[in-house]
Amino acid sequence: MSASDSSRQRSDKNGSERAEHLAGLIMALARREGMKAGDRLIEQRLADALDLSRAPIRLGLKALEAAGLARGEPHRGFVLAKNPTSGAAQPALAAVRRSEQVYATIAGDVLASRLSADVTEAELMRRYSLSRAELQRLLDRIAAEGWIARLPGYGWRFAETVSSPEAQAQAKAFRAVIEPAAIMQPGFALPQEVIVRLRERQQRVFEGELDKMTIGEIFHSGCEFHEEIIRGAGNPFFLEALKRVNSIRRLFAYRSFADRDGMRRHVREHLRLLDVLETRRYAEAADLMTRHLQRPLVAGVS
Amino acid sequence: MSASDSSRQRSDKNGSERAEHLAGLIMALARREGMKAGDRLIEQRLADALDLSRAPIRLGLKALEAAGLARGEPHRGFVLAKNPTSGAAQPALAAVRRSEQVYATIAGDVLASRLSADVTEAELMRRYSLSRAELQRLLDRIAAEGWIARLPGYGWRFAETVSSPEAQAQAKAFRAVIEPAAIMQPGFALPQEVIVRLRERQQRVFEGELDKMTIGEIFHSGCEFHEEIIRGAGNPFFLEALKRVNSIRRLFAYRSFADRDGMRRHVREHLRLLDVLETRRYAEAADLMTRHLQRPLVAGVS
DNA sequence: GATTGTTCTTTTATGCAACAATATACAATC
DNA sequence: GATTGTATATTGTTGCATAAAAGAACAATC
Repeated sequence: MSASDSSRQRSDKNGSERAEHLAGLIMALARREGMKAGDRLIEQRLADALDLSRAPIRLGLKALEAAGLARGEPHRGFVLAKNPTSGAAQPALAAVRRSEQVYATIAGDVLASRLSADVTEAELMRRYSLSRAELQRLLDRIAAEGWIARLPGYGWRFAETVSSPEAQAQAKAFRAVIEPAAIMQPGFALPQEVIVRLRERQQRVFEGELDKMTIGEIFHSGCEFHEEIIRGAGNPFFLEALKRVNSIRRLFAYRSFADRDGMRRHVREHLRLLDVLETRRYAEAADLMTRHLQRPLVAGVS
Repeated sequence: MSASDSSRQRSDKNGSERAEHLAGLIMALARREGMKAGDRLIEQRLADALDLSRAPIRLGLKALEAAGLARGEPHRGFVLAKNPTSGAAQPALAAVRRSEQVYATIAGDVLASRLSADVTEAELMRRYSLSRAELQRLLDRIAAEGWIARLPGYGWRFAETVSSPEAQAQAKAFRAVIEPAAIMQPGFALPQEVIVRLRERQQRVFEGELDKMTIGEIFHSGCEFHEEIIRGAGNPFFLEALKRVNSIRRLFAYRSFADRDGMRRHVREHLRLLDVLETRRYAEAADLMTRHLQRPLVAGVS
């Protein structure tokens, strides 16, 4: 605990951690957009899509090149070198940010009750070897996700939402209320192109990608699906509520094991739901959604 | 904009602002607990109730004494000097915290679209004459309430939730879904003492206090009522979702005018709802709640 | 005409030291 | 035995200087 170990976070081995992170964002975007090897990576477009300016995008692109995932030539920009695949298959960008690891560790500690409900910042800094600034970012993020809150005096308190063992069932019950209800909202509508995109994506997953995906990715994909649908209600309160539930469910997801068969059935239900939505039979869709959500928990993934 | 105006926030006239704030918290607690003039104010008990330690409580008590709302004698602690009434009737504690004012100003500016959706911290610091630290606290709070979020790079973005004119109707639609559904949850139950407390409170409001309350207080009381009820579902996701909606509705509430008659009818409905809940006729209660929430907007207060 | 390369400005993060607020423990008093 | 008074330790905040990241404007290139 000497004062000398405080310049921990700078100068991580070779390349900047940030650049790799940015590279990851770009690849994730490319995958979402269904880009293929050979497609151009246009700086401004990426910047707009990621709500950043070109400067950080360039860093990311250079990191991608270093990782062999993109090729660049002077004055001609960058081009995807490989089809973007799931992160599991892209060890080149392995640099998981330190804060991510700590985040996961904390989540685990809370879930396992290795951490008391009330904690002080100093305690966390010591326990996880974080600088104050790092910790604060982390706490802000966790607070935004809703599973920790500042106490009036010193310290923070974890929400019972996370620590309680019933949380999973409660999340399910809540979703079973809001998701069908969202579909039944008067103005509900899902643009055709959204339906097409979602169907493509689910089909890809169904036809093989599933086995190559990590639990985290499978979970993420499921969340996205449901969030896109609830967005159709045009009411941000529904969407936001679902997002919050999902950000907490994600904590549990890390701990569940994948039941690939159950998952396959699950994805099939997604596809069926899309069919019904496409023909605007919303009552039927809501009903389907209700049953979809009431199915025995498939490894925590929906 | 010289460098010399930077020690703005310290040394606010006479007494510490914080102490007055604490005093306010204590009075609010006393009111919630239904304390009367002459009741003892026990430090440790207050500290526990407010999630603080005795040190800040003492500050608050001394401020209360200075304001003439409590009397203290050495080694004998403090005693309530007056029946706690609504804040409007307690000009002695008028000290509105500066951050509160700025908060309200920002809220107003966002609602009136005087502020663009994307802003940088520096911009806000200049515009509202805040130090970085002050601003950050504020942003954290607003972020926790869910109407602003960090952009990946520099700056923040206000949620469309707030700026859109339909937000009020959307909030209503969302509540109309979750509140009745919460009552219909399998394990729903409202402890008798909660019902009693809520009824007392609503009755007090109904029988006169209403006219002495500020809009903010009326709104707050309404939120508390609904939150206590949704809590009965025993599912924190319902409660949390409602709290978030309410924290955004509060922004609108500042701008609506009170329709005391409509409000009286509103409170009568609350009382009726309590009666039905008491006899555990939950289906009926849920139905009542649905209609309660669908009533033409009563000055934005429910 | 769109995109990339480069430069310059603005904005934010970080670590530190002094300071303020809160928590805790124990003695004093009722 | 409970509560208050007081001292001390712990924890968090603030402002500042410096460093880093991001944004914006414009020239160069395709």
